[in-house]
Amino acid sequence: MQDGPVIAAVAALLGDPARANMLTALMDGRALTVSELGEVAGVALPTASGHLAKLEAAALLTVERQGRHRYYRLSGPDVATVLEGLMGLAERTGAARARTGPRDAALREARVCYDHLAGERGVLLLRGLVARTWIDEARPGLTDAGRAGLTGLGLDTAALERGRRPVCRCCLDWSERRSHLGGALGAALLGHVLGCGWAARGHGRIIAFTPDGARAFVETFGPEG
Amino acid sequence: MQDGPVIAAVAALLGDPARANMLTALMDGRALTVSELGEVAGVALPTASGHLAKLEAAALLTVERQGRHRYYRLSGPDVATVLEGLMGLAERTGAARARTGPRDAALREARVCYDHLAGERGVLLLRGLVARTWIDEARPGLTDAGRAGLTGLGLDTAALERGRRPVCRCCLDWSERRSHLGGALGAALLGHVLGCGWAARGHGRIIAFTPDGARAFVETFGPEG
DNA sequence: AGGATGCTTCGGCTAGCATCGAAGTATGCA
DNA sequence: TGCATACTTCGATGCTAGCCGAAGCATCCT
Repeated sequence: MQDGPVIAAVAALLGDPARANMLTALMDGRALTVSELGEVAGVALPTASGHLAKLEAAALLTVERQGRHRYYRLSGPDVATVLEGLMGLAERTGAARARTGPRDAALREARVCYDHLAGERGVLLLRGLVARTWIDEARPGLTDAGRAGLTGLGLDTAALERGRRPVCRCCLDWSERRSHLGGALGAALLGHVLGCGWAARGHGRIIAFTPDGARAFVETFGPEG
Repeated sequence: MQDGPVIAAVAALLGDPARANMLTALMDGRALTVSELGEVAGVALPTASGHLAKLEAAALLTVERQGRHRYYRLSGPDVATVLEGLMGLAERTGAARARTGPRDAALREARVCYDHLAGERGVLLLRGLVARTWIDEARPGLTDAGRAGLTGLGLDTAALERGRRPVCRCCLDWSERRSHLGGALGAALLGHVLGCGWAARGHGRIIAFTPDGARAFVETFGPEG
């Protein structure tokens, strides 16, 4: 017949309120877990899991496994475009908006992710190293400038690059919804931060920076100078 | 909550195969009747009627009543845009295409619509008069050039413009899916065509042009010269 | 190793909706 | 006026799919 049924299959996926809630929650490009998406959609976890599996099978979402979490994000900007178009069509009848709530502030600021720094500081770290061209985000690895800078801080870059473990690994951050620095370098730099006394491990996964430590951290690794 | 449900309502409308077939059939901007849309969707007439009522209520379609027909068309280009976007997303899985079949050739070429010319010739007539600036399509009515030209053909334009009936009326053509010329002028010109012997009424609504008549018709009213 | 967390799979329940036949309304044709 | 066509409304049917609880797997933490 026509191509009606093929677009109907996609549209039907967007036509369920729970799935639509999930997709709109992902429209800012962040990645969310199954539980979180289930919450924003107002459905139980098994239901959310089923919905997300369908959306992934239709290539509307991509998934990144991260430990026991599964982070879903929109598979591309064209998905968001269609969603915006639908919102435009829907405005011919009515619309509404709202925002979500707060979370644990300390965890969001800095915490440990496996063995490296996560949260606001972790994201800042990755951005800073990229801005200083110490590492290359596109093809992850140290640059010459990076080797020099890190050696100046007392790190053994040769040992880092000899190991089996990837030096740089971008790791999705659950609070910032951006990548932070993982891999061997991430672990080494967390050790550096703790070793310099800039921060200490707090309750649970929390990393508590001292005021001086935060200042030094930004000066050393932050995007600015 | 979020605006998920509002987009879900629209998407759910596009998510039914029958409705999606109808919408894709309308994507070229033509207008189709309930019966025809039911046929392309593969559903019975009551089903089609219900679907179209929903699509109209959601402002995705607009309807034009014309006698006992109801012509549905997309309510705007943004609807087509979203549909195309959905087709794009659907291509990540698979797609298909096809075209519809033929119809009665004579009826499509020329027929009477109420009291004026319809079909291929009728559409050509409207386009020709507009191209010759005899009439103004935007604000329907005769121009000075039109009065002169029509008077030269022996028509009483003053009488036309005195009557209660609108002189120019754009009438949707079911075979060409474009407007043809209706109104008092349309009726008068059909009379002219028949009076000149360019064509004669055939079986049913058919208007049968003679070869010479067709040539004269195009020379007199066609877009060229 | 044991317990906790995150997620998936399975089974059964339920609601919503697409579908069509039959009857009713409106319009056009003779 | 009577018949045919185009469409709508009504009522009944049947199927699909969303939904959750319970159980099972995987991963992380201690």
